[in-house]
Amino acid sequence: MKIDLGSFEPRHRQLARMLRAQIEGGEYRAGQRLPSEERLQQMSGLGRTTVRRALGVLRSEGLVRTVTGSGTYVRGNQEVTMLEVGHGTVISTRVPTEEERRTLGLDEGVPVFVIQRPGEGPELLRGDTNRLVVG
Amino acid sequence: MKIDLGSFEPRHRQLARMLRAQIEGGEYRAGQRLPSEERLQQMSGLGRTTVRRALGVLRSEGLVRTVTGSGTYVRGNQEVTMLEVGHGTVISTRVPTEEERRTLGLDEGVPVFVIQRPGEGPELLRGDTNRLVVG
DNA sequence: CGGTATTTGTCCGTATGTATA
DNA sequence: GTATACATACGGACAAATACC
Repeated sequence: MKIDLGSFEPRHRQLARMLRAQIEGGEYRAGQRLPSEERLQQMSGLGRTTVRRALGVLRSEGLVRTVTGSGTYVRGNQEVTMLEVGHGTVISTRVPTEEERRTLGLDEGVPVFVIQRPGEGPELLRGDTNRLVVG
Repeated sequence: MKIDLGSFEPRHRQLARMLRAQIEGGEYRAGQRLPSEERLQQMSGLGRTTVRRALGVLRSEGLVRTVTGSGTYVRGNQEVTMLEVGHGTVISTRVPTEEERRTLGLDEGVPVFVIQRPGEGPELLRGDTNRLVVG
C-alpha cells in the first residue's frame, strides 16, 4: 500500500484504485472481508477520513458492501434473473432514492431499471440481479 | 432549516431530505444554484462535514451537480434520446467506473446501460440522456 | 445470557490547496 | 489580484452494531 503523497491523484483515489485492482485481481474474493479501516490506516499511512473515503468510492461503484460493526466485504456476482420485455416497452435507468433503496433492500452502488410497458404504470426493477432480454 | 438534533435520522440525511423536498417542490429550479456550503452551515447550524455529506447524498442521487469554486446546481431534465433495441438484445445497468465516467463525461449519480446485441460486443450507453424502446 | 472488544457510523473542528467569479 | 466556493486531508470524540468469549 504505497501511497504517493505529492501525486496529483488524490490519496483516497489512489487507495481505492489499489484495492479495486486487488479485488479484480482476485486477491480479495467475493464474500471476503477487506482489512478493517484501522488496519488500512496502518497499511497505507493515511488518516481515517481518507481511508473511509476510499471505501466509499468502492461502495458507490457497487464493488463492496459495508456492514456496521462487522466490516467491508467484496460483493459477489449474484444470481441473475432474465426478464423478457415486449414491443413498445420503454426502459430507463437511474440511481434509486434512499427510500427506494430501503424498499428494495439495495446496497449502495446499485441502480434501478424503470420499465414502462405500454398502457401500464412504471415498474421499478433492481439493476444488480436483473437483465432485460428483448423478446 | 430546522434540524432535529436528538432524532434517530442522521443530521446529514435530514438536511438532504429537506433540500430534496425543496428541489422537487420547485423552490430550487433546474440550473439554479443552491446556497453555498458556508451558507447552509449558517442556515442549518450544522458543521461543515455534515453539510458536505448532505450535498454528497444529493449528488449520488443525480439530483445536483457540484462545480469546484462555483457552487452546487440543480441538475435539469436533459434532452433525451430514444434508442430502439431489437430482438435478442440483453440490457443490464450499473454504476460506471471512475474511468468510464471521465470518458463519457458523466456526473456522479448517473448509471450506464450495457447493451449486448446478438453477435456483437457490449456497448456502453449513458443512462441519463437515453431511453431504450423495444422495437 | 452478559460483558468486552472490535468495527463501523456520525459529527465536529482545523488547515491548506485549487478552481471559479 | 482578491474574494468566494469547493476539494483534500488530518484528527478527535462519542454512539451504535456486531463479534467474541
